[in-house]
Amino acid sequence: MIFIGSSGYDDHRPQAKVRPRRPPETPALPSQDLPDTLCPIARSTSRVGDKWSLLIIRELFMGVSRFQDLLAQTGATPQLLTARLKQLQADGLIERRAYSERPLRFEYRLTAMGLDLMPIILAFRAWGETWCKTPEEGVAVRMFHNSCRTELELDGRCPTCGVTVPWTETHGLPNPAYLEERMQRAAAAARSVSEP
Amino acid sequence: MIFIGSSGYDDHRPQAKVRPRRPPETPALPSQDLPDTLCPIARSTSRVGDKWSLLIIRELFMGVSRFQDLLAQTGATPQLLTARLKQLQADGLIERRAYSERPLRFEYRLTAMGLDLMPIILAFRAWGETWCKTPEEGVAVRMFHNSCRTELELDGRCPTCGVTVPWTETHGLPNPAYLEERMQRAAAAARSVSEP
DNA sequence: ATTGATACTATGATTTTCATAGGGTCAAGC
DNA sequence: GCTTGACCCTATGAAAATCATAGTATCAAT
Repeated sequence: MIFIGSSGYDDHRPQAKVRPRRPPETPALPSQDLPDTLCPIARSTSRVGDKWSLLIIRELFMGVSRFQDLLAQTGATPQLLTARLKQLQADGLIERRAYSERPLRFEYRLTAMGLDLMPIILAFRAWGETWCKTPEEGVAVRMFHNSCRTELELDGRCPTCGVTVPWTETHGLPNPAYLEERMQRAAAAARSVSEP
Repeated sequence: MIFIGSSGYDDHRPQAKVRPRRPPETPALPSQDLPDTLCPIARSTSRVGDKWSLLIIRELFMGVSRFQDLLAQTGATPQLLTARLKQLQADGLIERRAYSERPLRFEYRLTAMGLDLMPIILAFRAWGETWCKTPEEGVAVRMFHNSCRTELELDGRCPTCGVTVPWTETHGLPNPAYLEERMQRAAAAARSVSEP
């Protein structure tokens, strides 16, 4: 499992055995119209202002990019996940790529527009850690400044360097309990497929 | 109209003519359970991870605090607004206060927990301004560093001071077109009440 | 007695989401 | 070639949320 940070978006999983030769299938959905307002918050929340999209984006940032894995880790239903992925793709936030030609298999990855959602995810993280946690639960993913290895504050400040560190210069380390929770979810999903 | 920033949360509107003597009515809804995960993003989006809650919170930050005004500026239906306000109150994000006793009138204000949502709102703002705008539309609300009066970058950095400025040390100045749009919405809502 | 402002509630239609089940394709193993 | 399993979804009908529209209740001011 890969976690938040610039290096965290590299893919360590085995790549396609056969390299793609034709361009990936692109259903070309029309991008939904933006709301009729100049407010940037109304516009952005019309794109990603719902729980499922945000959870999907969280997973994509964590390096989870396949349909079954997104299902397991978000808890969404297949139709919901399909619909959201199509919409996110139509809006230009993610792209759907074949990572294998035979058999044909797809993965979803954040585009530049999607990667730029990281501050939103981090803002939700900071608020959730501050207001939705007991102290003994601990931080789900600890984040560190790449250059000095100091653990960052929830607002992204480095106590050593005294500056707000861009997320591309950070790396994350998951809490063992959180890692365990995620593995449980993956295992449960795998079980429910094999034994209905 | 008041805008984002520390001073922006002061209320310049005429205050209650009669000061409240009994404590405000508090319906005491049960706060919805948090999802069964350590993930702070899942927890926070279960509280405020929907378009309507985010738009309501945006308005509260802009100093809009009354039911009819929230209706007009968010475009929500009355039931939806009622439901969201009750939930936000039950979750401790806002409080419902009588600003007048006779007639009994209420307003909604952000608590400390709610005020701490500002980074989320600002992250949506930055993304929306970057990815959901044409250059000629311009920024809806320009933000400035209180101490040096410099206009801030979308990520909150002050070009003069070279630091990321906490939002409590900023003030906002709305784009005239955006101001006009908001006044239009308020006027349209007032019209639809008087002449059905 | 009427008008207007404020803060909602009611109702029935429409849309979205949910739980559960199933379908289609291909690789690998026997 | 037949089965098993992995992967990526699609189908269906029930339940819940949301929508547009209309209406209620209280009180002040006129």
